[in-house]
Amino acid sequence: MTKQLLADLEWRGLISQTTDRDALTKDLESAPLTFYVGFDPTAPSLHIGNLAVICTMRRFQLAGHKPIPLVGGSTGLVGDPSGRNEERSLNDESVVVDWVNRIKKQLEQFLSFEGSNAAVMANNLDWTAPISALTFLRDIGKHFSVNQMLSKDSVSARLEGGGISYTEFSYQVLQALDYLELYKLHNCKLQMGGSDQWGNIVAGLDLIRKVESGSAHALTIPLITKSDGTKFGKTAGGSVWLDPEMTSPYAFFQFWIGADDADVEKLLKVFSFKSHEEIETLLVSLKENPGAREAHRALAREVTSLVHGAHNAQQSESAAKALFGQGDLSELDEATLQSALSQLPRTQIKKSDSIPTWVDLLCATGVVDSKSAARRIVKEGGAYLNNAKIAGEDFAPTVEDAFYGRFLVLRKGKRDLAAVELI
RNA sequence: GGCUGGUUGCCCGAGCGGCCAAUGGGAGCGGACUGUAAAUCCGCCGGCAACGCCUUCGAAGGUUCAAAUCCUUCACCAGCCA
Repeated sequence: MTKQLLADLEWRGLISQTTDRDALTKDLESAPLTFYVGFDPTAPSLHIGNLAVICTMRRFQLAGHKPIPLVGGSTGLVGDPSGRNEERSLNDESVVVDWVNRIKKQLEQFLSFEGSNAAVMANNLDWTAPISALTFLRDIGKHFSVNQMLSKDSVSARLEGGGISYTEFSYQVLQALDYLELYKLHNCKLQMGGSDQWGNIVAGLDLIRKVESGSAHALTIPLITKSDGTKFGKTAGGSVWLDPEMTSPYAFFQFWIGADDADVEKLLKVFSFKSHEEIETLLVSLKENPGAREAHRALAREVTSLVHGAHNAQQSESAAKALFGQGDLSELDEATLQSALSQLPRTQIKKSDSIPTWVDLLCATGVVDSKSAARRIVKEGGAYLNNAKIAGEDFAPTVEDAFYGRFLVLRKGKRDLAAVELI
């Protein structure tokens, strides 16, 4: 397995750039290699944009190498200019600390912290915070040429655009310092990241060469793109987060189920840990019997399990199966219905109160932003109660409509479901 | 510091005193087709107690029967000059 690691990545389309490929291959094949990937806390949760590189880390660990997931406790305070045409607004320190902890926890579930190649969690604040400004300028800054720093894509793009603050300009130095520290501390010899990180990673290699006369590697993976050119990982509701509070396992599962056919091959290769043969089989099915959606299902099942656990994946899948299409909700037993509905956006109303109109109910579940929007749905013929189209704006369900006297299933359009529970 | 141009709905971008909740495009949403896909076509796309009412066109004031449109001040952005 170790031997074919890079070949496997290549097959999966996961290699964008590397430093000396032969040297890297040799190091990977001769012994377990310690490598690191950094994640800056720019939000309270990682999102599926981060998942590709997380999966790649996992592949390396499965192949016997030792991962260091690094959370950017310090770099998160500064802000990476890469890929941005505007200065970031600085986040409050306490907020960043909170985010660091959350992200640490998320990263932990993807890697093994046991065994000979146990992962080691790192936080760059540990070595950055103690450095004084003067030490930083004399010991670290001295190794950087401003000319070179200016030529980095992330910086030059900003010079032509809205400009860049000294703070963000310094980002690459901090990241370079991280690589140097991990090189010294853990003999870390490979840094991976998204393709936009190439410049920052290379800055680290230079620093290692200058300070330690050492050599290390860089590997970047391509940005995941969609075939239609829109951004991967965004839905109407915004980003698809890994935190189940921010994106429910059900919504997460649905995200993969709803993937464009044209993207499924790429997604399977990037996110699935199945063998090449299994993936090929799924792709054949996709081509020959697209309506069955086997590849979509396998993808959704696997990635949801990876992120939210097998149980939640199972729940999401049966919820989808129960609620979608084939349709007679009344055939579901109470327990199945209840667990399916628990995955959906929902609202509760008291049995003693009279039941509001469909419009008000939908609004209460948060599926639409305003009553006008809900009314519009009704007018356009996209409003359903228990899978049956409803008549007019004034329509209000009755207690008799509720399954087992407690559940109403609202649907907006083809696939946007919500639940109402009478309590 | 001086001059000039700009700031419009989720984004881009028209409008330059009434016919403006504001043209057009994108995104998004609903419908038809299909497979919880794509493409295509049709429709919608500020809010509400809804044939009416309310709140929007950087901010605050002002002129007017009437302002996104005119005037004043302020803030920010861009270009030119110093």
